[in-house]
Amino acid sequence: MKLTRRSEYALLALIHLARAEGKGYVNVAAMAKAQGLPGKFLEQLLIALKRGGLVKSQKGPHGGYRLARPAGKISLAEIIRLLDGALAPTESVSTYFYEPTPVEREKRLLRIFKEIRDFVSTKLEKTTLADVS
Amino acid sequence: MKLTRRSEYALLALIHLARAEGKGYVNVAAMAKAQGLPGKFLEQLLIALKRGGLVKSQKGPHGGYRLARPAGKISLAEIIRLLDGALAPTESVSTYFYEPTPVEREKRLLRIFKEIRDFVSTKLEKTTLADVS
DNA sequence: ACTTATCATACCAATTTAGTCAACTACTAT
DNA sequence: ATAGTAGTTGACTAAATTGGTATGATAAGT
Repeated sequence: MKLTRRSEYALLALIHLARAEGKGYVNVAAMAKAQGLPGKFLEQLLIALKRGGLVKSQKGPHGGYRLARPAGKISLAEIIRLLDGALAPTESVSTYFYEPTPVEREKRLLRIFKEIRDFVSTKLEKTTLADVS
Repeated sequence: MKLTRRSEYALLALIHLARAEGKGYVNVAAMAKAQGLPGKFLEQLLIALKRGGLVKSQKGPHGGYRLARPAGKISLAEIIRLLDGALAPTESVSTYFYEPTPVEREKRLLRIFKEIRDFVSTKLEKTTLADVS
Protein backbone atom coordinates (compact mmCIF):
# COMPACT_ATOMS: atom_id res chain seq x y z
CA MET A 1 0.00 0.00 0.00
CA LYS A 2 1.15 3.45 -0.85
CA LEU A 3 -1.04 6.46 -0.19
CA THR A 4 -1.07 9.01 -2.97
CA ARG A 5 -2.73 12.41 -2.98
CA ARG A 6 -5.88 10.74 -4.21
CA SER A 7 -6.45 8.84 -0.97
CA GLU A 8 -5.12 11.62 1.15
CA TYR A 9 -7.40 14.27 -0.30
CA ALA A 10 -10.34 11.88 -0.24
CA LEU A 11 -9.77 11.11 3.42
CA LEU A 12 -9.66 14.80 4.27
CA ALA A 13 -12.79 15.51 2.26
CA LEU A 14 -14.68 12.62 3.83
CA ILE A 15 -13.65 13.68 7.32
CA HIS A 16 -15.02 17.09 6.42
CA LEU A 17 -18.31 15.51 5.31
CA ALA A 18 -18.42 13.39 8.44
CA ARG A 19 -18.19 16.50 10.57
CA ALA A 20 -21.00 18.07 8.56
CA GLU A 21 -23.23 14.99 8.93
CA GLY A 22 -26.90 15.88 9.17
CA LYS A 23 -26.32 19.38 7.86
CA GLY A 24 -27.33 18.68 4.29
CA TYR A 25 -25.09 18.84 1.24
CA VAL A 26 -21.65 20.45 1.12
CA ASN A 27 -20.45 21.72 -2.24
CA VAL A 28 -17.02 20.93 -3.62
CA ALA A 29 -15.78 24.50 -3.78
CA ALA A 30 -16.55 25.07 -0.10
CA MET A 31 -14.85 21.82 0.84
CA ALA A 32 -11.82 22.54 -1.30
CA LYS A 33 -11.42 25.96 0.24
CA ALA A 34 -11.93 24.77 3.80
CA GLN A 35 -9.44 21.93 3.42
CA GLY A 36 -7.06 23.76 1.07
CA LEU A 37 -7.36 21.21 -1.73
CA PRO A 38 -7.34 21.72 -5.53
CA GLY A 39 -11.02 22.00 -6.41
CA LYS A 40 -11.14 20.39 -9.82
CA PHE A 41 -9.02 17.50 -8.73
CA LEU A 42 -11.22 16.97 -5.70
CA GLU A 43 -14.27 16.83 -7.97
CA GLN A 44 -12.84 13.81 -9.72
CA LEU A 45 -12.21 12.07 -6.45
CA LEU A 46 -15.73 12.74 -5.25
CA ILE A 47 -17.17 11.29 -8.45
CA ALA A 48 -15.12 8.14 -7.81
CA LEU A 49 -16.34 8.07 -4.21
CA LYS A 50 -19.87 8.43 -5.45
CA ARG A 51 -19.49 5.56 -7.90
CA GLY A 52 -18.06 3.53 -5.07
CA GLY A 53 -21.16 4.23 -3.02
CA LEU A 54 -19.46 6.16 -0.25
CA VAL A 55 -21.15 9.50 -0.87
CA LYS A 56 -24.35 10.82 -2.40
CA SER A 57 -24.71 13.94 -4.46
CA GLN A 58 -27.29 16.54 -5.23
CA LYS A 59 -27.08 18.82 -8.26
CA GLY A 60 -28.10 22.44 -8.60
CA PRO A 61 -28.22 25.26 -6.06
CA HIS A 62 -27.71 24.08 -2.50
CA GLY A 63 -26.39 20.86 -4.00
CA GLY A 64 -23.17 19.12 -3.16
CA TYR A 65 -22.12 15.93 -1.42
CA ARG A 66 -22.90 14.08 1.77
CA LEU A 67 -21.95 10.70 3.17
CA ALA A 68 -24.02 7.85 1.79
CA ARG A 69 -23.91 6.05 5.15
CA PRO A 70 -23.24 7.02 8.77
CA ALA A 71 -19.56 7.82 9.34
CA GLY A 72 -19.29 4.80 11.62
CA LYS A 73 -20.11 2.52 8.71
CA ILE A 74 -17.42 3.77 6.34
CA SER A 75 -14.01 2.18 6.86
CA LEU A 76 -10.69 3.66 5.87
CA ALA A 77 -10.00 0.42 4.00
CA GLU A 78 -12.89 1.07 1.61
CA ILE A 79 -11.72 4.58 0.88
CA ILE A 80 -8.11 3.68 0.21
CA ARG A 81 -8.95 0.61 -1.87
CA LEU A 82 -11.25 2.69 -4.01
CA LEU A 83 -8.68 5.36 -4.79
CA ASP A 84 -5.27 3.75 -4.46
CA GLY A 85 -5.94 0.05 -4.84
CA ALA A 86 -4.40 -2.77 -2.85
CA LEU A 87 -3.64 -2.42 0.85
CA ALA A 88 -1.09 -5.24 0.57
CA PRO A 89 2.60 -4.39 0.10
CA THR A 90 2.67 -6.31 -3.18
CA GLU A 91 -0.17 -7.52 -5.36
CA SER A 92 0.71 -11.18 -5.13
CA VAL A 93 -0.53 -11.13 -1.53
CA SER A 94 -3.55 -8.95 -2.21
CA THR A 95 -7.02 -10.42 -1.77
CA TYR A 96 -8.93 -7.85 -3.82
CA PHE A 97 -6.24 -6.96 -6.36
CA TYR A 98 -4.32 -10.19 -6.82
CA GLU A 99 -1.78 -10.40 -9.60
CA PRO A 100 1.27 -12.66 -9.87
CA THR A 101 4.64 -11.13 -9.02
CA PRO A 102 8.19 -12.50 -8.89
CA VAL A 103 8.45 -12.99 -5.11
CA GLU A 104 5.56 -15.36 -5.22
CA ARG A 105 7.58 -18.52 -5.39
CA GLU A 106 9.47 -17.83 -2.17
CA LYS A 107 6.95 -19.08 0.35
CA ARG A 108 8.77 -17.87 3.45
CA LEU A 109 8.92 -14.38 2.04
CA LEU A 110 5.30 -14.52 1.02
CA ARG A 111 4.25 -15.40 4.53
CA ILE A 112 5.88 -12.27 5.91
CA PHE A 113 4.10 -10.09 3.40
CA LYS A 114 0.79 -11.79 4.09
CA GLU A 115 1.18 -11.08 7.77
CA ILE A 116 1.70 -7.45 6.92
CA ARG A 117 -1.30 -7.41 4.64
CA ASP A 118 -3.46 -8.98 7.36
CA PHE A 119 -2.44 -6.44 9.94
CA VAL A 120 -2.96 -3.50 7.63
CA SER A 121 -6.31 -4.56 6.26
CA THR A 122 -7.69 -5.56 9.63
CA LYS A 123 -6.66 -2.26 11.12
CA LEU A 124 -8.06 -0.17 8.28
CA GLU A 125 -11.27 -2.16 8.14
CA LYS A 126 -11.88 -1.69 11.84
CA THR A 127 -11.22 2.03 11.69
CA THR A 128 -14.09 4.17 10.43
CA LEU A 129 -14.56 7.81 9.59
CA ALA A 130 -16.27 8.21 12.95
CA ASP A 131 -13.03 7.21 14.65
CA VAL A 132 -10.97 9.87 12.93
CA SER A 133 -13.40 12.80 12.67
CA MET B 1 5.25 0.95 1.37
CA LYS B 2 4.83 -0.45 -2.07
CA LEU B 3 7.13 -3.14 -3.39
CA THR B 4 8.23 -2.64 -6.97
CA ARG B 5 10.23 -5.02 -9.11
CA ARG B 6 13.37 -3.45 -7.75
CA SER B 7 12.80 -4.75 -4.24
CA GLU B 8 11.30 -7.97 -5.44
CA TYR B 9 14.21 -8.87 -7.69
CA ALA B 10 16.70 -7.76 -5.06
CA LEU B 11 15.07 -9.98 -2.45
CA LEU B 12 15.19 -12.97 -4.77
CA ALA B 13 18.82 -12.31 -5.66
CA LEU B 14 19.83 -11.89 -2.02
CA ILE B 15 18.06 -15.08 -1.04
CA HIS B 16 20.03 -16.76 -3.78
CA LEU B 17 23.26 -15.34 -2.37
CA ALA B 18 22.26 -16.36 1.14
CA ARG B 19 21.85 -19.94 -0.01
CA ALA B 20 25.28 -19.81 -1.62
CA GLU B 21 26.92 -18.42 1.52
CA GLY B 22 30.45 -19.67 1.99
CA LYS B 23 30.69 -20.87 -1.59
CA GLY B 24 32.52 -17.83 -2.90
CA TYR B 25 31.24 -15.36 -5.45
CA VAL B 26 28.21 -15.82 -7.69
CA ASN B 27 28.19 -14.01 -11.01
CA VAL B 28 25.23 -11.96 -12.15
CA ALA B 29 24.47 -13.96 -15.27
CA ALA B 30 24.25 -17.20 -13.29
CA MET B 31 21.99 -15.58 -10.75
CA ALA B 32 19.78 -13.98 -13.36
CA LYS B 33 19.36 -17.27 -15.14
CA ALA B 34 18.73 -19.27 -11.98
CA GLN B 35 16.10 -16.84 -10.74
CA GLY B 36 14.71 -15.92 -14.15
CA LEU B 37 15.45 -12.22 -13.81
CA PRO B 38 16.52 -9.68 -16.47
CA GLY B 39 20.31 -9.69 -16.22
CA LYS B 40 21.12 -6.11 -17.02
CA PHE B 41 18.47 -4.79 -14.71
CA LEU B 42 19.67 -7.04 -11.93
CA GLU B 43 23.18 -5.65 -12.34
CA GLN B 44 21.90 -2.19 -11.52
CA LEU B 45 20.19 -3.45 -8.41
CA LEU B 46 23.33 -5.22 -7.26
CA ILE B 47 25.36 -2.05 -7.66
CA ALA B 48 22.84 -0.27 -5.45
CA LEU B 49 23.03 -3.10 -2.93
CA LYS B 50 26.78 -2.85 -2.99
CA ARG B 51 26.72 0.89 -2.38
CA GLY B 52 24.34 0.23 0.46
CA GLY B 53 26.83 -2.17 1.98
CA LEU B 54 24.71 -5.29 1.72
CA VAL B 55 26.88 -7.19 -0.75
CA LYS B 56 30.52 -7.32 -1.80
CA SER B 57 31.84 -7.84 -5.30
CA GLN B 58 34.89 -9.32 -6.92
CA LYS B 59 35.91 -8.60 -10.49
CA GLY B 60 37.53 -10.85 -13.01
CA PRO B 61 37.19 -14.60 -13.65
CA HIS B 62 35.40 -16.38 -10.80
CA GLY B 63 34.22 -12.96 -9.67
CA GLY B 64 30.69 -11.96 -8.83
CA TYR B 65 28.77 -11.03 -5.70
CA ARG B 66 28.40 -12.36 -2.19
CA LEU B 67 26.72 -11.13 0.97
CA ALA B 68 28.72 -8.51 2.86
CA ARG B 69 27.47 -9.92 6.18
CA PRO B 70 25.97 -13.17 7.43
CA ALA B 71 22.41 -13.64 6.20
CA GLY B 72 21.15 -13.38 9.77
CA LYS B 73 22.45 -9.83 9.99
CA ILE B 74 20.68 -8.48 6.90
CA SER B 75 17.09 -7.41 7.51
CA LEU B 76 14.36 -7.18 4.91
CA ALA B 77 13.79 -3.61 6.07
CA GLU B 78 17.27 -2.58 4.94
CA ILE B 79 16.80 -4.11 1.53
CA ILE B 80 13.43 -2.57 0.84
CA ARG B 81 14.39 0.85 2.17
CA LEU B 82 17.43 0.86 -0.07
CA LEU B 83 15.52 0.07 -3.25
CA ASP B 84 11.97 1.29 -2.73
CA GLY B 85 12.24 3.86 0.03
CA ALA B 86 9.88 4.34 2.93
CA LEU B 87 8.20 1.42 4.67
CA ALA B 88 5.47 3.75 5.95
CA PRO B 89 2.18 4.05 4.05
CA THR B 90 2.75 7.76 3.54
CA GLU B 91 5.89 9.83 3.92
CA SER B 92 4.51 12.10 6.61
CA VAL B 93 4.74 9.18 9.04
CA SER B 94 8.09 7.92 7.78
CA THR B 95 11.10 8.09 10.08
CA TYR B 96 13.79 7.77 7.43
CA PHE B 97 12.03 9.47 4.53
CA TYR B 98 9.90 12.11 6.20
CA GLU B 99 8.18 14.69 4.04
CA PRO B 100 5.06 16.71 4.80
CA THR B 101 1.79 15.52 3.23
CA PRO B 102 -1.81 16.76 3.40
CA VAL B 103 -3.12 14.21 5.93
CA GLU B 104 -0.64 15.46 8.44
CA ARG B 105 -2.96 17.86 10.18
CA GLU B 106 -5.53 15.19 11.05
CA LYS B 107 -3.95 13.78 14.17
CA ARG B 108 -6.36 10.88 14.60
CA LEU B 109 -5.66 9.73 11.08
CA LEU B 110 -1.95 10.15 11.54
CA ARG B 111 -2.00 7.92 14.58
CA ILE B 112 -3.52 5.06 12.60
CA PHE B 113 -0.86 5.36 9.92
CA LYS B 114 1.88 5.52 12.50
CA GLU B 115 0.64 2.30 14.05
CA ILE B 116 0.82 0.68 10.64
CA ARG B 117 4.30 2.02 10.07
CA ASP B 118 5.44 0.70 13.43
CA PHE B 119 4.10 -2.77 12.79
CA VAL B 120 5.58 -2.97 9.31
CA SER B 121 9.01 -1.67 10.19
CA THR B 122 9.31 -3.76 13.32
CA LYS B 123 8.35 -6.87 11.44
CA LEU B 124 10.70 -6.22 8.54
CA GLU B 125 13.55 -5.24 10.82
CA LYS B 126 13.20 -8.43 12.82
CA THR B 127 13.09 -10.62 9.74
CA THR B 128 16.43 -11.40 8.14
CA LEU B 129 17.59 -13.16 5.00
CA ALA B 130 18.36 -16.19 7.14
CA ASP B 131 14.67 -16.43 8.05
CA VAL B 132 13.50 -16.56 4.45
CA SER B 133 16.24 -18.56 2.73
C1' DA C 1 -34.42 31.49 -18.48
C1' DC C 2 -30.68 31.89 -15.41
C1' DT C 3 -27.79 30.45 -11.87
C1' DT C 4 -25.54 26.97 -9.36
C1' DA C 5 -23.59 22.90 -8.97
C1' DT C 6 -22.41 18.09 -10.35
C1' DC C 7 -20.73 15.04 -14.11
C1' DA C 8 -17.76 13.60 -17.90
C1' DT C 9 -13.91 13.80 -20.98
C1' DA C 10 -9.94 15.15 -22.69
C1' DC C 11 -5.72 16.94 -22.04
C1' DC C 12 -1.16 17.98 -19.92
C1' DA C 13 3.69 17.93 -17.67
C1' DA C 14 6.57 15.64 -14.60
C1' DT C 15 7.95 11.60 -12.43
C1' DT C 16 8.44 6.72 -11.82
C1' DT C 17 8.87 2.08 -13.48
C1' DA C 18 11.10 -1.40 -15.83
C1' DG C 19 14.06 -2.11 -18.57
C1' DT C 20 18.05 -2.04 -22.61
C1' DC C 21 22.51 -0.69 -24.72
C1' DA C 22 27.14 0.62 -25.34
C1' DA C 23 31.35 1.54 -23.60
C1' DC C 24 34.72 1.28 -20.04
C1' DT C 25 37.44 -0.33 -16.23
C1' DA C 26 39.46 -3.70 -13.39
C1' DC C 27 40.95 -8.14 -12.25
C1' DT C 28 43.11 -12.65 -12.54
C1' DA C 29 44.08 -17.21 -14.46
C1' DT C 30 46.99 -18.98 -17.61
C1' DA D 1 51.64 -10.03 -20.86
C1' DT D 2 47.36 -10.61 -22.28
C1' DA D 3 42.91 -12.52 -23.21
C1' DG D 4 38.83 -13.06 -21.40
C1' DT D 5 35.65 -12.46 -17.62
C1' DA D 6 33.01 -9.64 -15.08
C1' DG D 7 31.80 -5.49 -12.64
C1' DT D 8 30.72 -0.38 -13.42
C1' DT D 9 28.80 3.60 -15.40
C1' DG D 10 25.80 6.55 -17.93
C1' DA D 11 22.66 7.36 -21.44
C1' DC D 12 18.63 6.06 -23.38
C1' DT D 13 13.78 4.32 -23.91
C1' DA D 14 8.71 3.19 -23.73
C1' DA D 15 4.94 2.87 -20.97
C1' DA D 16 2.42 3.78 -16.88
C1' DT D 17 1.33 6.64 -12.95
C1' DT D 18 0.76 10.98 -10.54
C1' DG D 19 -1.17 15.28 -9.90
C1' DG D 20 -3.25 18.08 -11.73
C1' DT D 21 -6.33 21.75 -15.64
C1' DA D 22 -9.69 22.93 -19.07
C1' DT D 23 -13.87 22.47 -21.42
C1' DG D 24 -18.20 21.41 -21.82
C1' DA D 25 -22.51 19.05 -20.75
C1' DT D 26 -26.32 17.96 -17.68
C1' DA D 27 -29.47 18.62 -14.03
C1' DA D 28 -31.93 21.20 -10.42
C1' DG D 29 -33.70 25.05 -7.96
C1' DT D 30 -35.71 30.12 -8.20
